[in-house]
Amino acid sequence: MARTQGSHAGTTGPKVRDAALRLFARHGFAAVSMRQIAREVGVQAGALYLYTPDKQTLLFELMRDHLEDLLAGWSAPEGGAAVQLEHFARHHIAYHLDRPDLVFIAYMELRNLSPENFAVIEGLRRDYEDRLEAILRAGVAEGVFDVPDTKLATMAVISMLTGVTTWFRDGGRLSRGDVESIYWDMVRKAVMSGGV
Amino acid sequence: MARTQGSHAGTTGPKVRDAALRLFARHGFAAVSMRQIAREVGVQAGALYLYTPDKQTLLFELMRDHLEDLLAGWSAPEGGAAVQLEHFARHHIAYHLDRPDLVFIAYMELRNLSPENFAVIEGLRRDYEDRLEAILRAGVAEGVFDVPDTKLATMAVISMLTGVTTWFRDGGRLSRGDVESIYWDMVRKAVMSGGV
DNA sequence: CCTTGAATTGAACATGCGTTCAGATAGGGT
DNA sequence: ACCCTATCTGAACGCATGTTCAATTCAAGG
Repeated sequence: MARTQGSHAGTTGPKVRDAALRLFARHGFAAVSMRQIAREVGVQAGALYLYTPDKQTLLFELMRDHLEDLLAGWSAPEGGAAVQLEHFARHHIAYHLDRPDLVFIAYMELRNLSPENFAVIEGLRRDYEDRLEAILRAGVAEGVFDVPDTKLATMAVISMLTGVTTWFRDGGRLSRGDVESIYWDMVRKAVMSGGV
Repeated sequence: MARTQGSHAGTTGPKVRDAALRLFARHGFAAVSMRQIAREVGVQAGALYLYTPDKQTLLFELMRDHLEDLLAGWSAPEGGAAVQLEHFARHHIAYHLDRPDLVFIAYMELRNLSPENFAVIEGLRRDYEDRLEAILRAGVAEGVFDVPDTKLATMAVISMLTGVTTWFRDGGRLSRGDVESIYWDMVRKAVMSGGV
């Protein structure tokens, strides 16, 4: 106890990121001070600068790592466009429900990034959207999807799926599996050919 | 010219709201100072307090008026659930595309509201969601909609429609009318019975 | 022309901000 | 047993914050 200095703890770095993530998600990047983050970690504000060059980089790295994880966590399975779309939709929901705070700040704090950092994050986001659009285009070419504009459909599907984080809470009426299935069903009907 | 004081202009009030709206949308509530708003209006910071009791109320009133407008601007037309849903979807998109800044802050700045103000805004938002859910429930009762959970479908539809503000820009490939029609088509197919 | 009072200024208040850095501390390697 | 060095403290820097208020300005009414 009371080991306040000189400790080679090695755990402070992750704790700084965790605290920053939680506080940024709860109060917003601009509303959180370095002193608040430090208090949460149990350290003085100056010590944070051993783990990040500045506050902005703390935000940027959270967002970048999140999007790189999202991209790394999904790859197109074998099969037709319909199979790929189902896989994409279910993975998107599962991933987002597992990381509500990261998803939240990645969508909310874009405007607090420097122009250079914004460009990086925007590029990663576009990569992700492009994957979905490629599936939709393939489905149109196969004749199984009927969407007049794949870019619009991409944005519509992503908005709908991401929106799940705004209302879903574990322990409610529906399980994660239920939610995945129902969302996938709506996506499927919305883009499939031969509908009502 | 150079009429700097004592003027009974009567236009400063709206200018304060306009400047606050624009700046909050661009940089976020917490990142905008009263002095920045004042500079935009062409006035000293102290003068703002003739038009708002504090910064928080400035945000709250923007959000409240926005949601009250949204609620006042739509009422269910005569007809079945399908007709009502189309009307709702088109109105939602048109309204949101007309007021991107207000929509943006109403979704992004909820966490910067005091608990009392948050409760008011949350109530208005729920009123709006309830209208859509009522349509979906009516459609299920009529047998024209097939959704396993009306609350989930409500959130999914609202997320999808609201997402249009994140990418649509006037003068692009698609007109507002195009976008309304394509979104409505996706919503229709997603909730209608007898689909693929 | 003078008075009135709404509109606005400009300075002040206490507090907090991000960031830097010299100095203190103590665990691990020798 | 000792030193090295990664780790952390605590104070300081200059500047910005939201808000208040006495003093000032000037259009309008009598």
